[in-house]
Amino acid sequence: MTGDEGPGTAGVNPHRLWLGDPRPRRGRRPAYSREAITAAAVALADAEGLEAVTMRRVAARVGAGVMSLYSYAPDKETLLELMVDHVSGELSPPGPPTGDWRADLKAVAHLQRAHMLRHPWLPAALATHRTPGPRALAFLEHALAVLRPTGLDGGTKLEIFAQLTAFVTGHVAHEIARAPASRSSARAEAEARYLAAVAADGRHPELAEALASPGRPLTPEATFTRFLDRLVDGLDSH
Amino acid sequence: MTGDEGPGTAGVNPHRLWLGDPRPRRGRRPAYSREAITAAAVALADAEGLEAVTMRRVAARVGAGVMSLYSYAPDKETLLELMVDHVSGELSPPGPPTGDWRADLKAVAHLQRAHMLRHPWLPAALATHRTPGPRALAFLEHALAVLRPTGLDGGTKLEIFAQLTAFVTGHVAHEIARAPASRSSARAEAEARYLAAVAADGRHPELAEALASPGRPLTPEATFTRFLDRLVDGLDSH
DNA sequence: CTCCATTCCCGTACGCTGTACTGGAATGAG
DNA sequence: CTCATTCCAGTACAGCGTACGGGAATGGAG
Repeated sequence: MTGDEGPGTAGVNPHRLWLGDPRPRRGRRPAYSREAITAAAVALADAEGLEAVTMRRVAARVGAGVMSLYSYAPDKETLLELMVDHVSGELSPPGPPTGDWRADLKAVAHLQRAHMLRHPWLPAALATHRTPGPRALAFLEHALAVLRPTGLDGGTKLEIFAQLTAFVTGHVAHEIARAPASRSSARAEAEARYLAAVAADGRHPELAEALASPGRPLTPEATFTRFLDRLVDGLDSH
Repeated sequence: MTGDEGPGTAGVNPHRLWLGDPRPRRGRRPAYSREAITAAAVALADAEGLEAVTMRRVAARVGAGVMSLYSYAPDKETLLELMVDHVSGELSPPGPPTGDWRADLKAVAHLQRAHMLRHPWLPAALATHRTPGPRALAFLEHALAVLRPTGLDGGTKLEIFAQLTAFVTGHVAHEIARAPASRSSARAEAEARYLAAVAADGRHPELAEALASPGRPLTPEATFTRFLDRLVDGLDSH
């Protein structure tokens, strides 16, 4: 898994994608690399969002012709898959499990949250299911190690990880949507006015009261921690 | 909120969308309705998925010209918003809260899950944030009523509902991805073989063991209930 | 009734997308 | 050198969302 495989990976089977392909012995040498193309696509998504990732713009960033990309990934869907796995490399666990699996699992979730906040396009990209690449599998390996002390069977451990990831994804998607950067103040104001108007129409007494008693606002981080703790502390080992 | 508003709603402010617009007194009478167009789009999404919902195909289903749709919704993004709210109408609460708010809240989540399974495009459509329309607000009103016995402040109640929805959305997205209908057996087989190959490479001992001890497989419903119970039972009404 | 401002319908057109096709350039083996 | 192999990328096409604008319908005013 050097991440530097050249073309020739445009096979039908997407899973063959992750299994190394020995470089052919003859013919022209590749001018680019899957790694470089993926990195360019990630940079584009980080800077301008997922919808800015078009084959043309990625190619331009790499300095290649548009159609050349198709030698490195059979289609755009696969390029997205490569992007997800590429950034998964940043998810390096802080160290071996401590034995306190609840604390470790919470740390895993916090890592995932920070990771998704760093790449705000990730929740959307993960919305459609993708098979985990090598780097994502490395992180899964860590999560499973964390869960070892629970003594749970393999299916349950995998399920816990999937649920935890789904939870984090959902939370971060929501958090991003509420983030100031993604909301022009004009829009936020308009929405507030809309909700106030609905609350004032008399047919939504609960909403009116909820909006009237906001309580002290928590940071997204605090909210995340609170719900995460609930979820993890509720898991029992056996 | 009759859902039968005619054209003329193409204002800049999307929130004005939900506030009724009195029919103009002069001029040609609308030939279609926002409701009919939305229903056609929903039917299309139900039958062939979100990516089948194009302006052209929706127009064809309604029997209208493509550009006519833009008299009823300013753009496709708004049409999606209308679709989400349209199906939210199916989320009618089974009755007033019983007073057992934990049980009621779990029922709310189960309703949401069934709803999303009925419209598998919903998780993807909800991935980008949307402001709740009248039907979604009616359901929110119910959820807030359910939470009344907790005595929590409004902000927390809203947060709980958002988190619960995020949790359900994440779970269902995952569930749908794993569903047989969305996975050709060939693909599922290929993925299984890929994972087995990775597990056999010696560098993923935890994964290898997890795959070797699957445990008894649970239905998605059972898994959902288990995690939901953890989450809800962990909430305190302080 | 006629006249006309108003309102809506929708054909045409444009720029953008993902990608199939294909011919040409580079490479290493025999 | 010759040639099969491999990769690069220009051209082209169908399909997308939607801006524009002319024509058709409508109801109030005279």
